Amino acid sequence: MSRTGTRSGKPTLTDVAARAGVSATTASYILNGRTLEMRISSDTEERVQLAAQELGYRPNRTAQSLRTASTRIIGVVTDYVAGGMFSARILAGANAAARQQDHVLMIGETDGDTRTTTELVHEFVDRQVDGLLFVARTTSSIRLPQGLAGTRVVTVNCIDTSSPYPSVLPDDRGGGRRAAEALIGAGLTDGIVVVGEDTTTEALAGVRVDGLVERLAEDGVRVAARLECPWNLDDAYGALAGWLDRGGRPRAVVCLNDRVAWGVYHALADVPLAVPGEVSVISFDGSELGRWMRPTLASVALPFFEMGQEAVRILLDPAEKESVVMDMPLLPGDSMAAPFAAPLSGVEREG
Amino acid sequence: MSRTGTRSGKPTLTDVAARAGVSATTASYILNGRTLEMRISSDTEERVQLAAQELGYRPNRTAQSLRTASTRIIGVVTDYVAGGMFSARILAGANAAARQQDHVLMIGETDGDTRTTTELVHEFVDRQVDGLLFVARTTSSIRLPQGLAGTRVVTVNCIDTSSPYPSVLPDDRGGGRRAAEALIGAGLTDGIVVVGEDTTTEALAGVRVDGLVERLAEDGVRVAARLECPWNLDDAYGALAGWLDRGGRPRAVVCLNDRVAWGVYHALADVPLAVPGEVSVISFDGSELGRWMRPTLASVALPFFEMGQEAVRILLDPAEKESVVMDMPLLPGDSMAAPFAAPLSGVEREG
DNA sequence: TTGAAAGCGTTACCAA
DNA sequence: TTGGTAACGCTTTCAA
Repeated sequence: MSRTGTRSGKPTLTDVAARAGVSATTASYILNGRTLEMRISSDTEERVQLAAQELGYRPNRTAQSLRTASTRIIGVVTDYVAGGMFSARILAGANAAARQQDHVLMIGETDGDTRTTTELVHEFVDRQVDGLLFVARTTSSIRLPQGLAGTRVVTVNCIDTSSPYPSVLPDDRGGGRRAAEALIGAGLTDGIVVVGEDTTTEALAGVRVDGLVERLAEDGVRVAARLECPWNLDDAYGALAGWLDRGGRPRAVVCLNDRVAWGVYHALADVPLAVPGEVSVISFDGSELGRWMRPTLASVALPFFEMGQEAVRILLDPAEKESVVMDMPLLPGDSMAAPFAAPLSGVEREG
Repeated sequence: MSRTGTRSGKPTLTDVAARAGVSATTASYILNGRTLEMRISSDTEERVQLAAQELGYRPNRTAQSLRTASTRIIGVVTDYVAGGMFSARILAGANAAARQQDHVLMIGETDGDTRTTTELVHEFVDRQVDGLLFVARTTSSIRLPQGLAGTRVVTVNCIDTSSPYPSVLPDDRGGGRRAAEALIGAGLTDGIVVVGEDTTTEALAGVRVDGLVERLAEDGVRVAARLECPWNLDDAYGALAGWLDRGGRPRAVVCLNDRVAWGVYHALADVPLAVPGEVSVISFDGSELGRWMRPTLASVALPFFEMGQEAVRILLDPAEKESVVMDMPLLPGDSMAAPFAAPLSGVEREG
């Protein structure tokens, strides 16, 4: 009679139709909930639904994709999946948003290699993804490969200025301003030291300093010292330790990222200078590292999860064409205190 | 004449065939490199290859999938993508292995929710994935959902003992033995303190202690003290600080994971006891956290990347049916030193 | 209110 | 050596 199952043994739409005694067409309309536009009798509707249930029918999405030319897959090309947790958070956000719109994520890692990137793009395009996300671990400039024509693209935490695609970036300048406001709010208006170089490999994040200085200036506050060094633990430790050795004494240290802050903690502990009793510390990134530090680190956070979400929203909305910068919220921590709250001032120490 | 392009505007196999003046069949065989089994004249072969090149032809993988009932997609169901970096490393390993065999990863996050898990499994099965990886952030027991019949499955860093699927787990017992060997090798055979409870939520990792004790015993070495506490920073800090307060003095501290080690560092620093001068510290996990500690942490590492790789290898090899436990290598760090190398002994201190 | 048939782009059987 | 034709499972136009 009705041919049951196929190669895979799974019931097909035809099977359902046969069992319900209707055509595949009818079954298709009903199972897609398009029953209104077709004026299906509630009787057959029920029969079909029942048959589908009894058979445990599930549509074959590959077949659907072939027919409709839409896979409901978003390809994610990322430089380092495992890279310092950051890409993973973007991924999580993107995934959450994708699931909400009945899409699924397909991922590929490039290790920063151009050739691999191109291959991956081909791979994804061949697989008819509905859109492509380019995700970078570090806020940066990139160069998108060829072969993207006809594909929707959003770049996340990175930007190709020579391409017309929307990007989702953190508002690092605004983040700098936010740090400044935190300092001012706590009454920390002198002895402010900034650790970390301005022009860094983390290219786009450099503007943090601009935002900071700009906002401080609006309240007539100036930075007491700038210690230029690469954005990592050991260099930051060296930079601050050296400055302290030379007799420098900060009231607040602004660290350009959390790794720098960790180095700063070590240098302060050597003196020792108590955090936050004698010195307040504020940083950028809002990474897990800061949660491990004691006292926990106040840090202006990169909203990676939200960036992932937003990127998918933009990608799936045909009307969206504009890039977006995302607010960097202050992640509170115990490393900041108002000066008058300082419990341990006046310990022995000199230059 | 020859109809060019289709809905999507991309050249199809038919286009290539037309341009080369052959049938789609012939073109298909040639472009799949199956030229030998078909005895194709090198002349037409060239023509087809050329046509494909000129048109920039790329096969439509959706169509291929529908026809061949193989998507070359591996579905990855993970509890927390962003979870502590661990799942991300497994993902990276799985991705590397998948790419090598011309497969691609499709991911989904469950947030530990059973219902979401079931939905995701359906989603992936509907999409005809060639296999499914279940990945847990924490080595643990799980319960696989229904609906997996006919799908290849491998569980990574977790296991469903009531299912017949292969699993890939870290060899925690062997890891415990490795830690013991490191201690013995460094001559640290007394004053050994273990921090972290045995029966933990990290269920399967509990055997670390068994392996440690067992291997120490083989050399006649015994653990001096066991400090039971949850596997996290603050509890570990509290446990060791309390013990030190009561006059305890360790020669070596074994931490059941790196978060515990972080707490242990803090407690030792309070006394202070120098690491590794006065006290050596060894841990488990090999996480990024340990790379941030100063001195860097010696830790028996969970081989997550390799586990991901191995899982994919097993998944794609129809002959493989056996579970696997993966060696936990010692990640060296500056937190261990042989006793005679201790530079700073004899500082003032008492109980 | 329903169904036949064409078609998505490929692969593969069988005949020529 | 090659090509016609059916089939994979579904959606959609058009006619009934």
